[in-house]
Amino acid sequence: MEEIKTNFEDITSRLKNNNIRLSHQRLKVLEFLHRNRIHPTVEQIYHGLIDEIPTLSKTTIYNTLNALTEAGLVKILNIEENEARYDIETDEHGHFKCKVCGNIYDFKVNMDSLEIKGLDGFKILTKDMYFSGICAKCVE
Amino acid sequence: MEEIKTNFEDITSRLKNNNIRLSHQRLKVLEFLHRNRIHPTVEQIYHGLIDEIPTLSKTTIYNTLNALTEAGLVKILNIEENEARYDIETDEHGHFKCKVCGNIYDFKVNMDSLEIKGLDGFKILTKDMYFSGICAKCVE
DNA sequence: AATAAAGTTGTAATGATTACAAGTTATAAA
DNA sequence: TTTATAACTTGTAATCATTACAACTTTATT
Ligand SMILES: [Mn+2]
Ligand SMILES: [Mn+2]
Ligand SMILES: [Zn+2]
Ligand SMILES: [Zn+2]
Repeated sequence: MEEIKTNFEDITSRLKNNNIRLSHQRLKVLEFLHRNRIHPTVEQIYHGLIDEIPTLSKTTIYNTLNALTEAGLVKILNIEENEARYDIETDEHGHFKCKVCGNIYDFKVNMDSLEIKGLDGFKILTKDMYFSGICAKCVE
Repeated sequence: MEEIKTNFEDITSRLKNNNIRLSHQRLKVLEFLHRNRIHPTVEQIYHGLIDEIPTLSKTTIYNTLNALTEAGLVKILNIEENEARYDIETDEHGHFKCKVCGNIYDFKVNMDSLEIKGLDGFKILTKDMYFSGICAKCVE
């Protein structure tokens, strides 16, 4: 809640630039993403909010997430084969999926440190890094 | 064709280890992947082979690709949101998707050069790197 | 040749996402 | 404050990649 208030002007101004209104449903989706740093699926967001907003539709969640993504407030993760996940943290970082517990972890990465060859003349706009394996808890 | 013959013993032995027979259809799928280094979709493989094998079924292509993936001969790319792509090159390398022409390019990457923080105690098994932007041809 | 295991194929089912249309809400002008 | 308009929400239907399944065919082994 604090964080949302802190960045509130930032969020609203960015939304206004894209002609996007901060509706009740959208605010709740944003809040959910802020409070649940688990890179949730649409299904998880839906079940997390349906008690608070009994009329909520999954279509609204999809619309919201697409709008927020276009506004640059949310990032879509395609780390799963069949289902998208959503990240409120838009700063550059990597993702690790544990094959055992299924959790998706963030990790810090210095992209500039990466030695690559074969992209001379290419204009790189996005960099996504998906690791998988076994997390520290599940390794034990 | 040369490459397939060159690695033939390697392929067959790896398949035998997994109790996978190298059927006519599977050989053709492998050949297609060797000759068309475009990280094709199932749809592209299907259309590329249907004239040669008029009875070919998409289910067979899915089965084949899943079997080859389990045997370690093929890698699945989840660089697209909605459709999987398949790569005959299993050595570690990165992928770049051009937003203009849609082509997917390989690039060399030294994963060991990457500075990461936050995965202490994690057992990393796979590393995927997906870039997007505009390729050199489309930049002009 | 007989048997069993593996492979192929067509069809149906699954499931995430999008399309669409009707009704609702918020914004801004009058 | 009313009014007009654009944006938003919602339920339902459509789309489309992938998988499940069952019948049939091929291959390997005895
Ligand atoms: Mn993240
Ligand atoms: Mn590749
Ligand atoms: Zn784990
Ligand atoms: Zn291009």
